[in-house]
Amino acid sequence: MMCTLVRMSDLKRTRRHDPGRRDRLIDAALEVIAERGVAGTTHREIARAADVPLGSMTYHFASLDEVLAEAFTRHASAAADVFDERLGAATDRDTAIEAVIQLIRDDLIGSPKDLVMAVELYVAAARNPALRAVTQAWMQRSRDALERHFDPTTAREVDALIEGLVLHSVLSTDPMTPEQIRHAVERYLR
Amino acid sequence: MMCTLVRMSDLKRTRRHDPGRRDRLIDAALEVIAERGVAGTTHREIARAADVPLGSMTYHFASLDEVLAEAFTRHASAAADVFDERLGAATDRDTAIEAVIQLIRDDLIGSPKDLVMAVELYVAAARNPALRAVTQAWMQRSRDALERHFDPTTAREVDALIEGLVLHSVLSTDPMTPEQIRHAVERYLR
Amino acid sequence: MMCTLVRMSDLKRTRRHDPGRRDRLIDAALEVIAERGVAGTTHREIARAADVPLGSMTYHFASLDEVLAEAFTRHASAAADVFDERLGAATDRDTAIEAVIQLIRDDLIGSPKDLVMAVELYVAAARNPALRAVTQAWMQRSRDALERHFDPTTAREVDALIEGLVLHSVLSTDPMTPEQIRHAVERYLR
Amino acid sequence: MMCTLVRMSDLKRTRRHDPGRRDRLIDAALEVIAERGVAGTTHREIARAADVPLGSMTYHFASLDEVLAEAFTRHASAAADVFDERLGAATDRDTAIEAVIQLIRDDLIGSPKDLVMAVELYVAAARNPALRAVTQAWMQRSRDALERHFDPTTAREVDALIEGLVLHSVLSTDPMTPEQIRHAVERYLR
DNA sequence: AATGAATGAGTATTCATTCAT
DNA sequence: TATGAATGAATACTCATTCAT
Repeated sequence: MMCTLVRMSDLKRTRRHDPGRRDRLIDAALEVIAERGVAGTTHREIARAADVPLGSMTYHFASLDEVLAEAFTRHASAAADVFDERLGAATDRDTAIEAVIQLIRDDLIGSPKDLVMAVELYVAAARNPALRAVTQAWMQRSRDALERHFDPTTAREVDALIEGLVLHSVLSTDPMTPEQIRHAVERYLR
Repeated sequence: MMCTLVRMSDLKRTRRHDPGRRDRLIDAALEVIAERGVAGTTHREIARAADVPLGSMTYHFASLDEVLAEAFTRHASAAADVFDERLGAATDRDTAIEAVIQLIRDDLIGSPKDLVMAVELYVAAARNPALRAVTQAWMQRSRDALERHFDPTTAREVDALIEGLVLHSVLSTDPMTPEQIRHAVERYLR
Repeated sequence: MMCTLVRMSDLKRTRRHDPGRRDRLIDAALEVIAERGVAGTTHREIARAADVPLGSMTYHFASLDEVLAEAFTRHASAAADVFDERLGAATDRDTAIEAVIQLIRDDLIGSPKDLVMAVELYVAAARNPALRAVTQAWMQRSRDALERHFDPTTAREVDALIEGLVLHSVLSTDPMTPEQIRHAVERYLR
Repeated sequence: MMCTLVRMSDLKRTRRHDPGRRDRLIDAALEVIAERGVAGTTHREIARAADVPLGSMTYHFASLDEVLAEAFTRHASAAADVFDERLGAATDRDTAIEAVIQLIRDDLIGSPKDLVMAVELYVAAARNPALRAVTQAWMQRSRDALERHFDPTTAREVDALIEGLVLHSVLSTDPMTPEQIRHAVERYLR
């Protein structure tokens, strides 16, 4: 008698006390944006992804726009970190060029989810000033990273080239080969 | 006796027989997309923009997706026409380079509405196969236009460069100057 | 075979085509306001009272405020009609006094629902300018009706007296008797 | 070593031990009711007005209705006190009449916020028996105050007249002048 | 004793689409 | 052929109240 084999915490209705939930919700929002786009990102969808009751969303965020802003900020920051790392590891112009090529091929084209996020952000930013700031900061950080190894003019031009190459590669049914990527970058930087 | 002197056609809502209405609806859809984004494009909004009853929308189009597809197709086609014209007017490599510069500076950066439409299309295409075809065709036409003057590899690379330059220019609060655009293009093509 | 005994129109899901529905919705709104107060008047409640789907509400009215405004306008107009009739039927000062007494006793105190509506309107008008106009018009009409038989100063004072008598009578657990009403009015008007 | 130089009480949210908080909450509720109406009076709004955490509301009151009841009780009591004072200061019928006039002109019409509170209470009382008692007590006290100088019948009638005059004056865009108020009261009481 | 977090029921409103006329 | 009316599912957001800490 007594001794239930099911612990309360395994039952449906015991979820109270969940520190870090706000954080998890932001991650869930990123998942949903990537999967369904900003247009398909709703309170409900995010709550479902995080396995959290709907009311929790509006408790933690004043509006859906706030969720989007936080999510994109986090994404942009993570993306910029990768940029920083790759270029921070380079020691001279030659290794920097290799870093750019690797960045495009492995990190950017390799994860089309990231491109989707970028384009979603651009569209959202077109109508939401708060997101414009996120875009700006992101662009600034990648340019700064490039300026460690290239002069400002070159940095800016390469930054644009990278964006164009990734965009066309991911959108195309016939994406550029690694060699083509290398060719494009070297033509510009050597 | 008692024949009415007012003909029905003088009364409020008489627009029957309106050939070209479908056409006007597509144009109205383009306006709405540019102004409010795909996410804000609804039957109601388009009908209002075209000053047409709501029921007319679903009479002329099977679904909202059909409207979007037609609208984007029309937009892409018009954009590609500009590309064709500029490059078709060039007679040699030098004038072609000038055409590319002019295209970026005047036609693309000059009308940020077009960039908005392009990004809206990319996002929409990410979740709608029908729109992917539109994107493909558009990219193909611009590449073809470039191949009139440059080898395929160069054409492809320049196409991407153009996209990146325009995107970064329009999104930035500190857009590239005409000289910077010229510098970037010439560095690549000369 | 054939010959169903149940006509389609008796089944749940055949409600299409219901001219005058907007009208019925306004009446339903009045019922709900009387029964549950403005605070308890929701789209859902009105739709339920009119046995109409929820979506129908926002099809016919741009907002809940619009519904309230239309409902109160209708109510005020009907109430003013009664006022007009009673006083219109009076032929001299004496019969006018009788009309006022009858009005208070039978029409106003007799239907406490009307007092509720009036107070609800006052409260709602305190925060909704559109409703303030309704209140004004209502007060004006009753004063006009009184001025048929009394000078403007008297009309205004009696109008206020009526309001006070009705209010206190209805709110009190020990309402005024018909004789007390007569006494109060005659003291003032004779 | 390492003793903190910052005392807890200097940090962000330290309000523990706050006797009289319940009291301040009731006052805050009155402010909110006056400003946003009963319909706009929520736990959150009151807590914000009193600069107190949300949880504190349900700690001190079992329900929102309890808050409303306490708030209206306090308001009615204060309003009745004014009534008492004015009429208590009168020494004979003549000064009592002056007191009534002054009451209407200065205390009641002068602060439309009080009328708003009264009407809010009437509406709330219509659906909440607990509040009905508050209304009753308030009406009784004002009638008692009048009975110090006038016979019961007159007291009751004047009480109603006062209510009607104030109501119409405050609601009207063309409020009664001090002379009109005097005229109405004297006509009745002299 | 006091409170921040949590939640589920409810709110107004939007909208693609269907349908009767 | 054309359209106004109709509708149900979905959306963002609010809030009284409960509860773990």
